[in-house]
Amino acid sequence: MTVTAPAARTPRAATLRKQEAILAEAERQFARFGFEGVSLDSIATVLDLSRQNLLYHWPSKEELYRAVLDSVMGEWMANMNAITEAEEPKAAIQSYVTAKLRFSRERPSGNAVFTREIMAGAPRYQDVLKAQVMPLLHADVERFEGWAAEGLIRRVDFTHLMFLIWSSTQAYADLAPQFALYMGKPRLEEADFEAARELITGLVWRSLEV
Amino acid sequence: MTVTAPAARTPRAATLRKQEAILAEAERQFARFGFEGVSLDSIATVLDLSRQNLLYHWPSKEELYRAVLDSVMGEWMANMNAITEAEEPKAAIQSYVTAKLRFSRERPSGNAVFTREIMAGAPRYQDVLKAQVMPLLHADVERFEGWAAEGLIRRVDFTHLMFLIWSSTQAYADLAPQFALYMGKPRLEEADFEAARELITGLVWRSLEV
DNA sequence: GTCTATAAGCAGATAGAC
DNA sequence: GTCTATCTGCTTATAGAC
Repeated sequence: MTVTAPAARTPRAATLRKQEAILAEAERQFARFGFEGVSLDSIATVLDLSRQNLLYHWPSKEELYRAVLDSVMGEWMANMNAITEAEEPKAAIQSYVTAKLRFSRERPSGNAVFTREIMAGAPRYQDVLKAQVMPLLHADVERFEGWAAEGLIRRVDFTHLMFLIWSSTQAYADLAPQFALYMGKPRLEEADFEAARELITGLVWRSLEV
Repeated sequence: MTVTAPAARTPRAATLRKQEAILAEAERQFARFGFEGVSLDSIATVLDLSRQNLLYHWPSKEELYRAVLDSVMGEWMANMNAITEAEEPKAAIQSYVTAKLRFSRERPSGNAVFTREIMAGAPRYQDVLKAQVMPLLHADVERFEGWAAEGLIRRVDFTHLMFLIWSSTQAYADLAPQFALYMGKPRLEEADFEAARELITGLVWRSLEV
């Protein structure tokens, strides 16, 4: 046993920071142009690196792409327990919509990478979606069904209701530039997200109120 | 003046059919992989053509792409007058949501090409969006404002309401494979679109009812 | 209108020096 | 860990024969 620096096993802080910088830039570019539309060179150039350097940290472009998706998925899942953990339906709607919109505001690129992957037919992430997101959706729908059985809310098609909440909130990440364009401003501001939050929660709750 | 066949000026029916076939396949592929993710070869191969043949009909890949967007935009605009033409708000909501969902069902690829272009920051179509879609949105919002002033509906933020209707209906084109996956079926069926129509119209109308 | 040939460049990935 | 060099293949586009 030697005491040589175990660089390969426990990367130094500088290496980790670098890998995070690469992941962040990759996320930004994959969000706009998709897997096929991004080259390793275009990512490396922005960070003043060579594309060979990127391939030192990840074995292939596809592995880097999956690492980006893993990173986004981790944060997303951590925020999506609002409904099953809520005590009553109104609070569930409010904190769920708020959490989704916050994610759209704080990590729009992460959201867009997912949307693009799904639009392509999820060729590189379908297994994870099926294993992790699907059970979450079903748990949320059952929670609503329970509340409806208790007479706390009207019964509607809760699966499609979840689809509406998903699509209307994530639009404030994916379609934000278009929304800003139509509102005549360079980008969406805090007040716009607040207006969206109020409209969506109000709309959904009104449809569930008995 | 000769009587020679003016092939270059008035293409024969066979040529038109061919160009339409190219546009249709291009739309399908641009929808899944975006502008950068599609090669002329991959389009030509499916149609048993050479990529040089594609470049005979359009001067460049970008011109072909814009031709696809123009084609989609034409059909989309023709369907989006439901609100300004309606006599009263409930009918406006119903026919608008129905038209949007019908478009998602009948031309999902066309919808997705647009979504991808917007997600990329609309680098090749922003001028058209600004000139054609923006006035339509403003006209719709003003129509709602008028009805609100007459006391026919509650006043909400109608711009964000339009964003919600757009995003929730177009999700049934762009995210259809994911929705189908979560519902455990190979693809969405007529009944799913009908359920979506009922949920969305019900939800929106309930939020506007006085 | 369709073909072959070819230009000119960029892609991801690997090998090996340091 | 980072560098140069290189392989292999694919990209858009053009030129010119038929």
